[in-house]
Amino acid sequence: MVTLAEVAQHAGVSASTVSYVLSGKRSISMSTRERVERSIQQLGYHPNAGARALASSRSNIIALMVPLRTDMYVPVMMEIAIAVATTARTHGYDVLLLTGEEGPTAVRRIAGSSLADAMILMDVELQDERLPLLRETDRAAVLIGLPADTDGLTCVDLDFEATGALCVEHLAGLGHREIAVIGEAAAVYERHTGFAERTVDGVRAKAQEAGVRVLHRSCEGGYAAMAQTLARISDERPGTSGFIVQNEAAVEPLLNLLRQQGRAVPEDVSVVAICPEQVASQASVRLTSVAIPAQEMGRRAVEQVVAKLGGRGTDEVELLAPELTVRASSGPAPLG
Amino acid sequence: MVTLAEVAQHAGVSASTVSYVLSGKRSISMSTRERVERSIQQLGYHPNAGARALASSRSNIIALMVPLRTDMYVPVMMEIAIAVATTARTHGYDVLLLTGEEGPTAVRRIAGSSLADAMILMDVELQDERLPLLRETDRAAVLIGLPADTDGLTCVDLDFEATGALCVEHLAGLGHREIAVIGEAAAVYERHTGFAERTVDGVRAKAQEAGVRVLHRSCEGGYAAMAQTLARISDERPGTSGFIVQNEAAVEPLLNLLRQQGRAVPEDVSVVAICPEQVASQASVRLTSVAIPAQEMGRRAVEQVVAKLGGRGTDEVELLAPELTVRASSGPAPLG
DNA sequence: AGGCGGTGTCGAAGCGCTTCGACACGGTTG
DNA sequence: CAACCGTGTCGAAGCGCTTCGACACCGCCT
Repeated sequence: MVTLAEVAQHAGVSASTVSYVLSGKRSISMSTRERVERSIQQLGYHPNAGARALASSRSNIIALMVPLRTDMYVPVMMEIAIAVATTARTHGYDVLLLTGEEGPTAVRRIAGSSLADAMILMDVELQDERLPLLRETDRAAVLIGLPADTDGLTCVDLDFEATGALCVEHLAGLGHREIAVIGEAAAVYERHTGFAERTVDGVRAKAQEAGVRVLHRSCEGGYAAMAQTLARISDERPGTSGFIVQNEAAVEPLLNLLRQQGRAVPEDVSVVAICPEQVASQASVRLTSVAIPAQEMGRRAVEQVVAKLGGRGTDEVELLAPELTVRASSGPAPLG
Repeated sequence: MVTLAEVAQHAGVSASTVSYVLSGKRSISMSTRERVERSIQQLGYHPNAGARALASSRSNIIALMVPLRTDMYVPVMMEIAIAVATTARTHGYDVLLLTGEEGPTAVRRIAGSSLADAMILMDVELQDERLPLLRETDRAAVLIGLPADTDGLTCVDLDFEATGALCVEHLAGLGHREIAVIGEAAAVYERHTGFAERTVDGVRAKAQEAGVRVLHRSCEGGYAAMAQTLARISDERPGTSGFIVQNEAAVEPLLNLLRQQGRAVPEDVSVVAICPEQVASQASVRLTSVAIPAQEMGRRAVEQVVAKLGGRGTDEVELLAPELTVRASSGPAPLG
């Protein structure tokens, strides 16, 4: 391995000069800068990460805690993770991948060992166990998701309330008077991950405003569960003509079952999904949907974290505005 | 931050003794060990990662390069990544997440900076650009996937040839004489990722042995593409009664289209999928399938890498044996 | 009793980098 | 012309840890 000292010798300058060329923290004359840079090239020098971290007490690493479970929102999580990794690189950071498995301990371990300069937490619950620890440390952190108490925390998330409202607005605008929300699995609500509840809140508020009736039912993924959920909805609210689906695993079953029942989409019933673009555009009926802006969320989280590390940080909640894309699954409500 | 020196002072021993307690590299008397451990607890000491890396020239970090594209095999990739992260932790390693974006440069950067002790590469192509660099460095590495030349490389992958053969064996055993393979998108074959080709090779070999005719067609995801592919197959081989699908995004479209055409599964046609368990068990017909053992692959890759770092390494290709699970989508071929 | 090996502990020397204060030099300024 | 300033460079002191060789001590053997 080539060291700083070797580069310095090769360029005929002192080690500190090389360091300053690299960091740009002091002005360096054009001539020596060029000489040093040439030496770096020629010798194929790469700064030793450990030494740098030790001396500067900054590792240039951002830790990303992803949920352990791979049962829901996998593509979204993956997309966020990848966006985080690539965005981090453009800011000179690498990303350390932590799974939820270790739980709160991981926060302590990472902060304690100075392994990472900052953390990004995904899959945040309303009462998240990691938050107390996070508040204790001086490490910069950003949450993707919204806990109950956001005090002193920086959060990035889709504005799920607005999302719910937007879906209702769209359906109401098309004349639908009875709407059903097919939500995530019951476990998601029990875990209090927040986003699901917030969506429903947004739906309810807007529905009241628009004079629309709403029924909300959770739904496990798969066909059997969907069939049951759908039956219950038909039972309780036979007049339902609009569906809002927030559950990737329920989308295709829903469309299939409606088809089997001879209810045409969008002529008889309209469906609006809250899901990644890909799911919406590849479904058997191209779905009118509000996309989950995974990339944007990952990108913004990193930018916030980098800003904080640069001292330009702000503790604030950033809610991304939802966008509804009209596709083939929604249309005017059938006449009376 | 608490330092080793502070722990030493608190416990009334020297710094080196504390270090030896931590590493276990020299014998320590029961009494001092306990005293030191108590001090560590009380002070909440965590070793500084940078200092440790510098002094020991080992970072206890494994770099994981995941593909940048999020268009295929996302759940599989995610599952592998998570398995890698959790398995790594049980061996005392953390995982650095690199995206394919940086390409071969990342290999150089990581090796040069001593940021990671080892690398695990996913999404390996037959002629992968990263391999020459990998062979140059002395860093331990394991590939998930199989390049054309595995010389001097350690690889872990599902045995896709055996997988293809297994599918044929199952269908042939049920009396199917004409089989169609619905493969990945054409781009996958062009990129020469290997696994797709190997599957087809396995299929062909077994088919010849079993006296079965095989037609192989690539297929983009989605309904339109599937409809087209299916039409071509019906055209060229109207007698086809068995399908092998190796494309997550094609599974549901295929089942739907068959249904629309009035061809019952499994009475009229049988379908065998090569896909993650979850997809197979949640599809609209529970699919007979060969699972992609994502977790196992991630786990084995880490174990290999750790073995290498421990000097017990072997350069060898480890192919995991496929397992076929019979579910509801395959049955006896229709008579005549 | 003297010597020997084993065990447990310590001191000191780095690992490769950053960063602070010092300083030399040439160009301004009063 | 002297005092002054800004610019560019250097030396040295660590950052917190690992690890090597040294050494003190104990019990054992002869």
